Amino acid sequence: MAAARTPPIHARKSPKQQRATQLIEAVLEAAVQVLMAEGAGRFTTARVAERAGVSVGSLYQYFPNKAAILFRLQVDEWRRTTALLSGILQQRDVPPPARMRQLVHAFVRSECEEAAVRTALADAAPLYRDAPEAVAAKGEAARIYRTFVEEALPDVPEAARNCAGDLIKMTLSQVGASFSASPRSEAEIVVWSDAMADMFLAYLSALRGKTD
Amino acid sequence: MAAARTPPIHARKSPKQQRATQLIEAVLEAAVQVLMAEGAGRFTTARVAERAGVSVGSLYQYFPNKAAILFRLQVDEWRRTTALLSGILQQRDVPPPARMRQLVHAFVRSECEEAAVRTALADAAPLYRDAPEAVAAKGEAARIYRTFVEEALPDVPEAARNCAGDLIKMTLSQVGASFSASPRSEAEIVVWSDAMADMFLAYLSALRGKTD
DNA sequence: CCAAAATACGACTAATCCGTCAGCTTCGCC
DNA sequence: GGCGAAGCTGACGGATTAGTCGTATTTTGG
Repeated sequence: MAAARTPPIHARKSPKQQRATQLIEAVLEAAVQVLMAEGAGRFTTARVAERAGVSVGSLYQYFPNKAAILFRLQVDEWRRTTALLSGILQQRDVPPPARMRQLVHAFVRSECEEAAVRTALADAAPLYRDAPEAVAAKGEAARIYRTFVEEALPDVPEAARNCAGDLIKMTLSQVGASFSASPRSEAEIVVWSDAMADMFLAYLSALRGKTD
Repeated sequence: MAAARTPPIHARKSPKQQRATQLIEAVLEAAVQVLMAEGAGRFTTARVAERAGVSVGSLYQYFPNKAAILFRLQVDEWRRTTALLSGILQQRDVPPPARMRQLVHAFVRSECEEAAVRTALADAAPLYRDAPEAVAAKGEAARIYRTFVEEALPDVPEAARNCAGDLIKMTLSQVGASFSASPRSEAEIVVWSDAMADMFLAYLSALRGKTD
């Protein structure tokens, strides 16, 4: 039987000593810096190692390959975003329109940070698309938006609600991601986020009309 | 004075004979095939040349570098899309909601074809972002959506209208582009396109209310 | 039919990059 | 102090790629 040719995704070795843990932290931080300073196309293990003040060999002791570094960054970002959005969603005392606005702002901001990673990871995407972390993250995100829509439109059939939630999620995700491609000012982000929130709210209002 | 270090964008040599013209056509067609079959990460001049039944040397006689091939593909796609959308926009006899739906469908379909090129070109993007063809294409697209909004909301102030038009353009552009990342069925594209059209129409209706 | 221009070819260079490995250093513990 | 385990190093192999250039071939105009 031929051995599986699938490149490993997870760490090949777990750190036992503190310096190893610090090394991993340094690598992850350096990876972010390289992505922002040099761009996805110049993201190389050598550059990351140099910026982290570490040798490539050390890097490869804890990450099986280059893509694994990027995937780790993405998973971390997913977790942060999910926690952030969950928090906003649970503020029941804030009226839905305001919460929608907060949700959009938070998401756009998160996506701005994540977009570079996503681009760099694009080639390896098929490998990571089905990783448990990816599936979990996508599920969580979908759940958050569907929950929001459910609260706003309790009388609308579930299928229609879910479709609306997914559309909002996808729109936010894609538009947000594009914001980091060409850098935007803080003011611009606010304007766009508000416009998007208005659009979503108008869409939900329209859906509320027909309870078919 | 140091010579400009900017890599050239346009053809270094124009074809004088028919066989040269055919070669260029073959290269462009092969480029599309390579992008679709192998993905952006494996788009190389050697592969394109091989698929075109041509040598790399010949390829480089008419394209100054790899990115120029991609840029040419993108410009061609922009032109086709603009023509398509202009045609839909001018069908004054079709009521706005139906036209909106057609517009969205056409755009999503176009973006699906373009997304691979855009990804492959991502690294060279800064070089091509300000090329006259790119500026013209962006301007045309913005004009089309703003025109549509103008017809739908003649009484709304221009600034608000333009903002809405730009939001619709950006949403379409980004969501459409993402559709090619993970392949979608024809039915799925229709469902999403309709949902987006509904969302845009709801947004425009909501804007019609306030004529501030 | 021939010479010059245009075109086509593909081996080759220089650069880049991922990932490995044999040897050296540091740490934890007795 | 010393010994084994964990950690670290960086030169190097193997592979890929963008783009060049000297040479061969085809077309064109006269």
